[in-house]
Amino acid sequence: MSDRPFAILIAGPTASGKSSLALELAERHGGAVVNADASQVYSGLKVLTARPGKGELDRAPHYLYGHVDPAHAYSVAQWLREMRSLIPEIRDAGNVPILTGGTGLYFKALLEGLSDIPEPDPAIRNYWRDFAAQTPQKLHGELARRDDEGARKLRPSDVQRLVRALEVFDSTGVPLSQWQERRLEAPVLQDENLLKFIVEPPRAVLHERIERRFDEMIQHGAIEEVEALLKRGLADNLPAMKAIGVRELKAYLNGEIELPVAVERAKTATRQYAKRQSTWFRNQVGEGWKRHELQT
RNA sequence: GCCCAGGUAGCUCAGUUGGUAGAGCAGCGGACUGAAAAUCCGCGUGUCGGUGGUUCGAUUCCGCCCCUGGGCA
Repeated sequence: MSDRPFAILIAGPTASGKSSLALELAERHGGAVVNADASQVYSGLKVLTARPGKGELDRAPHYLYGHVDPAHAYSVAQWLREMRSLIPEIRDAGNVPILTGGTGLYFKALLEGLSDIPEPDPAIRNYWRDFAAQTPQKLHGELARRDDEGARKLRPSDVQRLVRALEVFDSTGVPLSQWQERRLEAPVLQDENLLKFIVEPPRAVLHERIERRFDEMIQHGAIEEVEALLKRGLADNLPAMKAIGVRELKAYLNGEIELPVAVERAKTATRQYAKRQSTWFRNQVGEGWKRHELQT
C-alpha cells in the first residue's frame, strides 16, 4: 500500500464506462468516488445524467452527486471550492479520492488553477443576459468599446463568452482578459502522486452504448423527471434545463414533436457531446494521462 | 401483366438546355478560464440504380433490365 495514490482522476466521454472503473478502483484502493461532471450535480436529473444508483452507492462512498437544486446555476468555481475542502476531508478519513466525470474544464481548473475573479454583480449579469437575448449582434461592439484586446479574442457569434466578458468588466472595471492573465489561485492538485486515466471506447462502440443507454433512461423515468422539472417553471437558460434530454423531452411533452423524434434528437445531441469531450481530452487535458482500455 | 412517378452523399432532396454535381441534417476535425451536457469555428465524405447505344465527351439523350411507391387490371 506504499504506492497508494494521493488521488485518482478518471475522465472520458459520456457513456464510456467511467463509473464502473471508478467503483472497481474504489474497492481495490479504498476509495471514495467524487463527481467531476457538471450536470450530475443537479438533484432533479438523476436518470437523465446517468447518476450512480443504489447498487453503486452501496459499493463506495460518493460525493457531489445530485447535491445542487436545478434552480441554481452551478459553476466550475463552485466545484473547485468544494474540492478544496472535500479532498482533504476524504483523505483524512483514510480514503483515496477518485474524481470521476466528463467535464474537461473541471479537471483543467483542478490541475492548473483558475483566475481569482470576483463574482459579477447579479444585476449587471441580468442586464447583459437580457441585452444578449434582445440584440446579440451588438455584444461584440459593446465589448470592443470597453476591452478591445479581449474583444479581438472572441468571435461576434460567441454570445456566451461575450456576455461573460461584459459582465465581468462592468462589475469590476477590469477587462476579463486582464483577470485571466493573473493566475492567483493555486491548483488544488499539482505535484501529488496522481493516477490519471482517460476512458474512451472506440467511437462506434460509444455510439451503441449511447443509443442503448438513452432507451433505458426512457424506461426508467426520464420523461417523468422532465415533467417534474417543468412543473417548477424553471428558466430555460438554467444549466439543468439545458442538459441533454431535457430540451428534447420538453418539446415532446409540449406536443411539439413525437416521442421517437425526441429520443432520436437526444441521442444525436449525446453523440455530439461525446465528440466534443473526446476533442477536449485529446487536446486540452495536459500531461500524464493514461488511456484505460475497458473490457466489456 | 400494363400505365404513371421516382432511383443523385449515411438520410431527405436540389441540379446539370451533354463538359463527371450541391444544400440541409447526420458524420468528421478543431477552439475552450465561473452556464462547459454550455458556447463557438472549420470540412462534402459520391461508380449520379445497372447495362448497351448515340457523342470528342453521358449522371444528363435513347433502348433494355433491376428496384421502390402509386394507379389500372
